[in-house]
Amino acid sequence: MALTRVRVVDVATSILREFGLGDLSMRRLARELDVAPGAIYWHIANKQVLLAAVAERLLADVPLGEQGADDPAAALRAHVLAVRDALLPVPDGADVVAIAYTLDPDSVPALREIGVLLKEAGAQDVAASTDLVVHHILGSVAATQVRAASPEEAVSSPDRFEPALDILLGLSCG
Amino acid sequence: MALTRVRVVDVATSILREFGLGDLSMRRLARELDVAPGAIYWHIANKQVLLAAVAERLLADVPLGEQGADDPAAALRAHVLAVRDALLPVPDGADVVAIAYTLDPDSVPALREIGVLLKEAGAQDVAASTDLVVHHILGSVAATQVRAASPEEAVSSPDRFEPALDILLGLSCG
DNA sequence: ACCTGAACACCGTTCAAGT
DNA sequence: ACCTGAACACCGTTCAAGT
Repeated sequence: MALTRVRVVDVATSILREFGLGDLSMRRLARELDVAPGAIYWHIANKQVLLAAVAERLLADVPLGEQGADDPAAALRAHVLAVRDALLPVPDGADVVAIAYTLDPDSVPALREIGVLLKEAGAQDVAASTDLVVHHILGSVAATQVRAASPEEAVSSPDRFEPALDILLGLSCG
Repeated sequence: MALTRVRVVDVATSILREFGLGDLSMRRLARELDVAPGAIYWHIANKQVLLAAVAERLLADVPLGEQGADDPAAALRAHVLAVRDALLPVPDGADVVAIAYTLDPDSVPALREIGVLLKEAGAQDVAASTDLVVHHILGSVAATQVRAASPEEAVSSPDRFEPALDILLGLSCG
């Protein structure tokens, strides 16, 4: 099979899903693609760019623009939970998306959508609220994953995500 | 000078302050300490533990328990800004603290203090609110630092931190 | 145009052996 | 008790040379 940018990002994403960021090296990726490490650099500038592309792929299946937005607040809440659910099963998924969002907040459509929905729901300061919601999602997913990976306290602590989200959505919108 | 745990953490912290996380390697640290790389492992279990210790050091100078708490909401706001200001000048400081906070939310006194102050200020769900505020600080500091490092848009975007913080503090506390 | 081979300059961690 | 030397198993990135 020919090496293409799409295939590189595909295989990178599946390594992340199965083994996490620690195993997602350019060399490991090249091995999985049956090419020399240098070959990847013909299709992708560097690892940062690769991770940004993987981040986009991770949230590519979260639906955008659900038009049944007669209740924008409910649509926003549902969308945030969908983003969270897409990230939760991916080891280090939140860290990868955080890298992409920090490099360019507009590069990930599913996160841009949060701003759109906040506006529709009547948020005062859309930019500030979007930052709050995104940081909450990414921070809390990262925390949940680490706690799940740690040996002690297999009893998962009660989920603080939704209570905190409701505080946020209550405050941001009229 | 004898190699001690304190000296290891000291020098690690100063490498971070000057050069950032990319230059804070165990080998570079050993070079700066004039010892073999293996020597560090007599005093510190591994790099994770080192970074957690560095995180604590970064916020060690933020004062705790300012007793003039006749206005707890104002004390909370001031404390959050102090934490932010301590982190802003340290390259990748937010990432290092995020690692420590995620591994053990109680390990960093200055962040624990946020929960204490939120309670005093009358927050409903202290645990959820603390997570929100901490993720907001760390996410926003990381974003600010990356934007400052990037070449384009030297004109720093207007600071969304305080508007967002005020949204948060308004909502969390009665 | 696309890829290999080989190199450059690094990593974190372990552990026998020395003092 | 504390440290060195040397190894193990890796990294990201570049670039002449091949096809």
